Amino acid sequence: VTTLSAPRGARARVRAELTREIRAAGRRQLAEQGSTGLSLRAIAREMGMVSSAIYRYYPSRDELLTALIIDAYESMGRAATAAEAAVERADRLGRWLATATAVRQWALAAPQEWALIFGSPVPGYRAPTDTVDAAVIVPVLIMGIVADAHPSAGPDRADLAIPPGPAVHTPMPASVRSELDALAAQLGQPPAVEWLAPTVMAWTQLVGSVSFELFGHLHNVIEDYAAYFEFQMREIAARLAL
Amino acid sequence: VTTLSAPRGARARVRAELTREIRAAGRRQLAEQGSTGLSLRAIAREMGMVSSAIYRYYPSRDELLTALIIDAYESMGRAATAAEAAVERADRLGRWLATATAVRQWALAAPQEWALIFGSPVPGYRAPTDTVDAAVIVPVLIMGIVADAHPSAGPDRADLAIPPGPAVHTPMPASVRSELDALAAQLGQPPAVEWLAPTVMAWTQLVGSVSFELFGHLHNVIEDYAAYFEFQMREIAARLAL
DNA sequence: TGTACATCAGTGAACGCGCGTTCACTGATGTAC
DNA sequence: TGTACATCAGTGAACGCGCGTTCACTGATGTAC
Repeated sequence: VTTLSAPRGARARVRAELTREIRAAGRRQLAEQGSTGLSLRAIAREMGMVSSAIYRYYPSRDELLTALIIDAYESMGRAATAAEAAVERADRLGRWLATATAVRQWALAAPQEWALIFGSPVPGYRAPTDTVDAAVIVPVLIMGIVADAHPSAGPDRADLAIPPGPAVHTPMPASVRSELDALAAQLGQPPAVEWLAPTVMAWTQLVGSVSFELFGHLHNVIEDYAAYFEFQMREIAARLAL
Repeated sequence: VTTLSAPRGARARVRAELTREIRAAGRRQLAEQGSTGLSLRAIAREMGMVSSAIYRYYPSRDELLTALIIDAYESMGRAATAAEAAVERADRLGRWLATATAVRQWALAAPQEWALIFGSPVPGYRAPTDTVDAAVIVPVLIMGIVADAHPSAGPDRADLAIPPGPAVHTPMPASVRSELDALAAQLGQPPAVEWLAPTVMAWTQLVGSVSFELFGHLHNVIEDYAAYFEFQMREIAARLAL
C-alpha cells in the first residue's frame, strides 16, 4: 500500500499516513453507526484534531464516502481474489465456492461496509464513476471462472451446445444479449455468450443471499445459514455447469 | 381501510384521518430523502402543525418508521396479490410472472419504500416483530404457487420424483430442511419439502434482482432491464418447474 | 335537554444536541538560490 | 552551508442549519348525570 504512492519527503509520508488513518476512523464509525453516522467532526474528534483540519485531507464528506466505498470494494475484491487463487485451476466448482464463501465471510466481518456498497444508496450522494473499477473485481473474477468452464471460441465450441441453466429455458432477449456482449468484451477471455446472463444471475443471487442474511430477512426462517448458503451456491454452480 | 377501525365519534374519525395523513406525509419525505430524511419536524411543518403535535399520534420517530415499514410491505403485498389473482389458477407460470412483475413495478414506483424494507437496516432502529405478518405476504403468495405445482401430499406424490432445479443438484442439509419445514407448516397447503429451498432461492433472486436495478449495480451493464428481468424470472420458473 | 366534568388535540417555548463548511490566522516544514 | 521565501498542516471561532423530545398550557370536543 505504502509502496504505491512512494512519497518523497517526510511531510508527504505523514500526509499519506494521516489520510489512511482518517479512512480507518471513518470505517470504524461506519461499523458502529452506518453510513448515516459518518461524520467528519466525529473523525476529527477521534483523531484529536479540530474538525476543520479534516478538510486538508478530504474536501468534503462525500469525497470521503467515495474513498470508503472504493476501499470496501477493494477489500472485498482482495478477499475473494485471494481465496479463489488458492484453489487448483481445474477445480472450477471449488473456485466458485471459494469466491462465494469469501464474499460472505467478508460481509459478515464488515456488515456496514457491505451495506454501504450493496444497501440503499446514501441519500443525496451520487457515486462518481471512480468506483466502477473496484466494484467490478468480484464479478469479473466470477466471469473468469465461467469463462474457463465455457470459453467463447476455439475447437471446444462444439461441446457447448448444452443450454445455460435447466433443460426448460427461455431464449434471452436480443437487447439483453448485446449489452452483455459489450461487458464480456472487456475481458481477455470471455465466456461463451449464452453463459453471460446466467453469470450475472449467479452474482445477483450471491449478493441477494448475503444481503438477506445480513439484513435479517430470513430471521426465524433459516437457522443454519452457513449450510443453506453452501447449498444455494452449489445449486448455482450446477446451473452454471462448472 | 376506514371500515377496519370503525371510529365512533367525529373526534375519532378526525384522528384516524390525521394519522393517515401523517403517514402519507412521511411517505412523501421518504420518497424525497430516504429513511434518513424522515423527520417529525418536517412532517409537522408540511401539515401546518407545531412539531410537538405529532406526538399525539406517534410516540416517537421509530414508531412512525415501523408504521411506514408495515405500510410498505402491505402496499407491495396488495399489488402482488391483486396481480396474481387476475391470472387463471392453472397457469402457474403466469401467476409467478405476474407476481414478480408486480413486485418490480411496485418497487420502481416507490424506490425509497423498497429501500426501506430491503435496503440497509436503518441505523439504531430495531424492527419490532409487528412487521413480520406484512413482510411475509409475498413470500407466502409465491409459496402458494409452488405448492399448487408440487403439493406436499396426496396421490400425485409419485409424480414429484423430479429433483428441484437442474439435473445435477446438491442434497439439502438436514438443518436447513427442518427450518424450512417449520415455515411451510404455517401454510394450509404447503409445497413438497424438496421445493422449499428452491422457493426461498427464487424469492431471494427476485428481491436481489430488483435491488440491483434500483440501486444501480447493473448500470451500464444491462440496458433493457425489463427484458432481462423477464428472462430471469422465466429461468427461475423453469427451475421451479411451474 | 342542559349543565359539570373529563378527555384530548394542538400550542409555544425550551433543552441539548449534532452537523458540514468557511475563513483568517499561526507556525512549522520544505525548497531554491 | 546558510538564508529568504513559499508551501502547507492545523487552529479556533463562527455561520447557519436541523433534529427528537419534554412540558405546562389553553380551548375545544365529547360524556355522564
